[in-house]
Amino acid sequence: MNISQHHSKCFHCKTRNSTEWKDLTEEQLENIDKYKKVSDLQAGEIIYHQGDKSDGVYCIQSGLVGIRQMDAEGKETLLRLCNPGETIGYRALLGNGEHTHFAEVLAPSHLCFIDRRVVSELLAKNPVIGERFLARSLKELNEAETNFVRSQHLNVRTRLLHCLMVLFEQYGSGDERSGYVLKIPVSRKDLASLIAVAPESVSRTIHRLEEDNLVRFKGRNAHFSDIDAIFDEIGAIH
Amino acid sequence: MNISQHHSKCFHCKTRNSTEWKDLTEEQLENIDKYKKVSDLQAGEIIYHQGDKSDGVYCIQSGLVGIRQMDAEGKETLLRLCNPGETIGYRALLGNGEHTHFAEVLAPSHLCFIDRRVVSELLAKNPVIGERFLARSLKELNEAETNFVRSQHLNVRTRLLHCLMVLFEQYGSGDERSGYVLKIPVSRKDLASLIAVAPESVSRTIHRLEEDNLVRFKGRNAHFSDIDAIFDEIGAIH
DNA sequence: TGCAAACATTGATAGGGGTCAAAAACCAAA
DNA sequence: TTTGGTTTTTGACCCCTATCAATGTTTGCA
Repeated sequence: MNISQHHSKCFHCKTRNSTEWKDLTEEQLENIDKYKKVSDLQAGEIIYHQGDKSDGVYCIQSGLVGIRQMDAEGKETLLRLCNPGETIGYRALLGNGEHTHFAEVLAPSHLCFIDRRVVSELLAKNPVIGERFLARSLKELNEAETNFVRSQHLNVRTRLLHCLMVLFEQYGSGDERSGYVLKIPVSRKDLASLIAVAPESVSRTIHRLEEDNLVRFKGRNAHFSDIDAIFDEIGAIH
Repeated sequence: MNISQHHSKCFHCKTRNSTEWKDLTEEQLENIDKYKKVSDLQAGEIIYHQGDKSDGVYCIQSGLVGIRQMDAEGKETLLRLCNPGETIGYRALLGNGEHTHFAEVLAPSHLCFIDRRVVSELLAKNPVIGERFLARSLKELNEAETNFVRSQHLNVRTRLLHCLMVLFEQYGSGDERSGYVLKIPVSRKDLASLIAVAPESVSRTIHRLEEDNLVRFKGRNAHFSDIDAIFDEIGAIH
């Protein structure tokens, strides 16, 4: 983990208005600047480990981070992807203190670490910060439960399509004319882990989706030939 | 839903010290008393529906409540059981306003409804209440995710044993001498729904657990003949 | 007490998806 | 371009669990 020397100001951060910190005063932001540690991580590096005690939070300036959880048998599940603007590690800090999952860099990322003491101070001064994290937690809870319920009743094909559409919202591009394209941000193995199935099942399902002319895959690129048919199949409205 | 006439005071509520409201002053408790609506519900009654707008929270004074979620296809999953002392419906109230699941009474229950305006007022006056609900939300999030990860990698037998042990913590009784006994608080169908499998699979698994002399079932009663062997099998420490 | 309806168990069957192993494709570095 | 390692795909196999159907059992109510 390289600690970057240059101190880019939070005030000028691209993600500034979409984070839990957007209500901070300029003065409070400068206080973060003063103590934060900027780091520059490569894919594969671990930001914090499951079971570690929390000593602060990490704000993602750029890049991509995966949140994974390991069960008693040592098997891992990729629970979610975190994008620029998101603050991670807040749950352990505001909760019981121990990380219940671990965070791994999936694409080269710039992170800002904010010490627990700075966070506490801000929480005390600015109650709206706590509210923001409460809202965030409630949103994640809804997503986790909906995801759980879905994974019970839907087969691999539907879950994969659903997952691709969710990824498309975040990482997709194109329009009706030029066609809809998604650069899948993760490996096949992680794509499988996201929907909690074996990688081989994802491969086979992809094969069938191509046969059905629903999606055309080329490595990590997915081209949706008939996106309406997809939304139709997963029972969602485009 | 019968609105009970008698006004039992929150101050004397048995669950008072184990709730998110335990930090309220006597005066604030009286304010709740003044506006709360006590109700007396039978098994099967719905407290709030999925999709409804939230207009307050419900504090469980006695009884048992199940939180269920329905997916797009109309299939239901029982996400959790709620016991006396728990406040339900807080997520919609503090979040986006709509219930993402529904609450059903599973055993005759006394509930206290607290209007959203009263809650808002208390939250404003007493910031620790917000913190309590944040902590609650984070705890539920951990449980939901752990449950999700577990359901991926474990078979029905292990999940059922695990579920029984979790229920035992809450509803079990007995000791090493007299034997460990659990009065399962829900139907077979709901037990199946809790671990997200078909009811028939639960029946068959129960049959095998009896063959293996691990558990002896009699209706909703479960007698754990060899609880150490159970903990051993699910890989937990007693 | 007896009947009907709900609940639970058992049986037979089939298919989805996991697992293991091998082949193929991809990638990065020399 | 070659080489070696990793990722992905394909194939073969079969187990676990869902489903459907039938039988048993409990519950609640008249």
